[in-house]
Amino acid sequence: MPRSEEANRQIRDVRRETLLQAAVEIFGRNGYVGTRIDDIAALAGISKGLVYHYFRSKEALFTALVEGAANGTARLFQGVRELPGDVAHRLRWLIDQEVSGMMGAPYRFLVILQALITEAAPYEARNAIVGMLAQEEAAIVPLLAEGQRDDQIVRGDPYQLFLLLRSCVQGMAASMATQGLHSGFPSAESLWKLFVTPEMAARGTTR
Amino acid sequence: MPRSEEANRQIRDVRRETLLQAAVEIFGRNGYVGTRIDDIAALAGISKGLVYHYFRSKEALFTALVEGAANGTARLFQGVRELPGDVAHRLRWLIDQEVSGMMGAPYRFLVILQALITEAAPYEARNAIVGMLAQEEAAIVPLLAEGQRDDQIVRGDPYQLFLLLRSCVQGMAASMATQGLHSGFPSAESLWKLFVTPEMAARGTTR
Amino acid sequence: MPRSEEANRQIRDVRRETLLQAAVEIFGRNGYVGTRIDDIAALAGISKGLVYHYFRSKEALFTALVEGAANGTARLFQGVRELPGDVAHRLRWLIDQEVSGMMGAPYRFLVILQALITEAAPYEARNAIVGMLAQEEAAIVPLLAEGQRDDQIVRGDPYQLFLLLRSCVQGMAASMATQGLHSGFPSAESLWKLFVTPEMAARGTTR
Amino acid sequence: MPRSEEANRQIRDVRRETLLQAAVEIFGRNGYVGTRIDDIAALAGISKGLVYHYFRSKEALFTALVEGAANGTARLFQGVRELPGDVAHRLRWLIDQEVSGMMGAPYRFLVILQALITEAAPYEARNAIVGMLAQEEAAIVPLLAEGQRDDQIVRGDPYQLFLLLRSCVQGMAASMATQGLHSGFPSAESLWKLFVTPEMAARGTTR
DNA sequence: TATGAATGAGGATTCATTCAT
DNA sequence: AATGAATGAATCCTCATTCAT
Repeated sequence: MPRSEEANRQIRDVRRETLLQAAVEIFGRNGYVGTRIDDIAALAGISKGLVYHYFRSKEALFTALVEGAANGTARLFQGVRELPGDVAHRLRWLIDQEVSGMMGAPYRFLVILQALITEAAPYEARNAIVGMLAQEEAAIVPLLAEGQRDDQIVRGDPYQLFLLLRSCVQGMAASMATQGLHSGFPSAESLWKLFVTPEMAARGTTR
Repeated sequence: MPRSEEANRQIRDVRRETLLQAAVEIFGRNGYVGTRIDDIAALAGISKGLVYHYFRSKEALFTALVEGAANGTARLFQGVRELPGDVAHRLRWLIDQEVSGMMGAPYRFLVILQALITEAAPYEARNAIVGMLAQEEAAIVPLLAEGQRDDQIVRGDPYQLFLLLRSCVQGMAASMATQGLHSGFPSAESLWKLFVTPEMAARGTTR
Repeated sequence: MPRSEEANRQIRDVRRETLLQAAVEIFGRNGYVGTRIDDIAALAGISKGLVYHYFRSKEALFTALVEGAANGTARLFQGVRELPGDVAHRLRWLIDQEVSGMMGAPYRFLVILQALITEAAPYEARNAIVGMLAQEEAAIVPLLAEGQRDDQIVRGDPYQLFLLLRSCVQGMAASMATQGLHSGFPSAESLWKLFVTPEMAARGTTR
Repeated sequence: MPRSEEANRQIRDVRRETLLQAAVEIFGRNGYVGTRIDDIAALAGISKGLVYHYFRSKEALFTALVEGAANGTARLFQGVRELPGDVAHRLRWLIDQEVSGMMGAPYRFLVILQALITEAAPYEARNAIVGMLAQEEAAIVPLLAEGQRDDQIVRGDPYQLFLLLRSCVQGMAASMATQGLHSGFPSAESLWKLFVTPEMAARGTTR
């Protein structure tokens, strides 16, 4: 009966997704150690025991979550490499993606931050983040350097600029997750303007 | 014959300080929930039981820690208000203080971030941070606005700029605590340059 | 496939009852503070952790226990109000019930005594006892007064007589739980005879 | 320097007595396990460490306390044996002594009850109580039997009467310690009247 | 596949007791 | 003799994980 099996897999996939959704929020709010499997199950609307049908352990669930988030973010860095156009445009696209990403799924960023910050989090999860950060560096540092050659990006050591950019993004995600999104929240544009030369900034909102 | 009152106070003060030192590091690395009192005691070189002579509970210890850190940071914002000189100078002073602060005591910033991010952290501690952040806002937003009137600070909504600045600082602290201080770490100057006009930046390193 | 809702309720009810049974005995023997949850669990044949599925805390378990015992006893006082017949008969019924109660479940009385005597016991538990004692007073004092008008009860201040009666019952319960039930243990009749007039006593054992 | 030694012993004795006074109250209120050495020390106005100069351990302190109380009470039973006069008089004296004793030092009785009831209390202490109770029995049962021969004591099995009498006294002590001494508290006379024949009771207050 | 009862290792906290001064 | 800092064993409670149904 292939149909029933197919249907089962469907259910499985949906459940798994629901579970991950619930997990991001709870892990994001309470951190790895502070999160109880019960709470995730409750938010996902399933029983505690069922969680273990989908993930071997709390650690595995968290790791899967973080790896997913890391991969999703890493895709952006791949994207910015392949994007046509000048540096200012491409940087703008990246920042737009990141800011709209954190607005749509603030807890995803928070989980990444949690995994990064807390040594109590599973090693594999932290590792995934570190890998993603390496990809970020590999994509952004050259981009900034290229932009400086074209006078599109402000002067300064490109690696330092990269760290400042990343710090801003992480900090914004923390703010958003903590205080929520409110009127004065920095726009992607205002962040972008910090890193481009006045001429570029004057060109106005690109998109 | 009992120890003199003075001797006891000495012991208590030293121990308490040692304990707090140990606690910042452990809490900073592992988060509130992920920290075991035993680990703090071990790092402080005392027995687990003795911790409770000095702090009523894990929660009280964490809160005392965070309140201390918050007060310490808040003092900077008071300082920047009272500082003479133009806005660019005063902003530079603040950033210098913050960056050297995070280099000297990276875990202090990490603990603040932990308290801010994790709902599992004690309410009082999170509250202390929120209060400190409010003071920060009250000090920085007007400062930036004033600087814009003098063309010392880049254009844009001052509140948004403030959030970007704070985000950078928090993100830098997270980076430092996570990856440690390394050669390419952004200098205070490079952060400062993002927020001042090219003319100010060209004036060079102030200090 | 999960256990049926009904089956689960069954399990829960049985376990809860077993747990309470074990708890009366251990709390009765060792007092509130002197009791270890482990011991109750062991006597109930379950794991320590499971106790907390059924009661939020040691305090809650003790309180539930005491409230149950208090309610059970209070029902007697309601019963004696509604009982038909003359005062001597009704008093005899009450004493019979109390004595047979303490013979059937000596630890129940002991727990009540423990809760009453020890300030270290939970406030709520002590409160339940106090309420029960108030009901006792409201039922017994008028009964004795009425009996005195009919020359069925010995002379003297009815409130004092009531306290003496209660003291006897409590003391007997303590004796029984402590030294166990032995041949010379006072019968309900002998207690009753102390409080009725010689004429009533001569009428012999009523029941 | 014999004077100084003498003075020291004086201090020692006074302290020891103060400590015992404090201990009765705290142990009486909170039971053996529920009592903290700190609390006793605080009430006695000395440091926790000093307690151990006077008593080897919590157990030793409690045991000394209980033995003292048991001996004090046992002396009454010796006294009632040696007392001249008829049974009704002698019983009245005993009850007077016990009631005034519990009014003067309610916690002493409570401690005895605690030691008797709680298996968590030290074996030696419980043993002292058991010995005292045996002395009580040896003194009172024959007394009651003799009184019955003279028609001074109500009929019934003397051992049962003895247990009832003891229960009353214990119960009264519990009431007093719990609810305090109040207007309606049973007098020694009203307790006594329960056990003597109407003729004796009519003879009025003997004292 | 789904449930929740059950287990037990782990961590916070208390407190009797020791000991340097 | 007197103090209170210090220790660690003991106990409450939580929660990841297992498993019978």
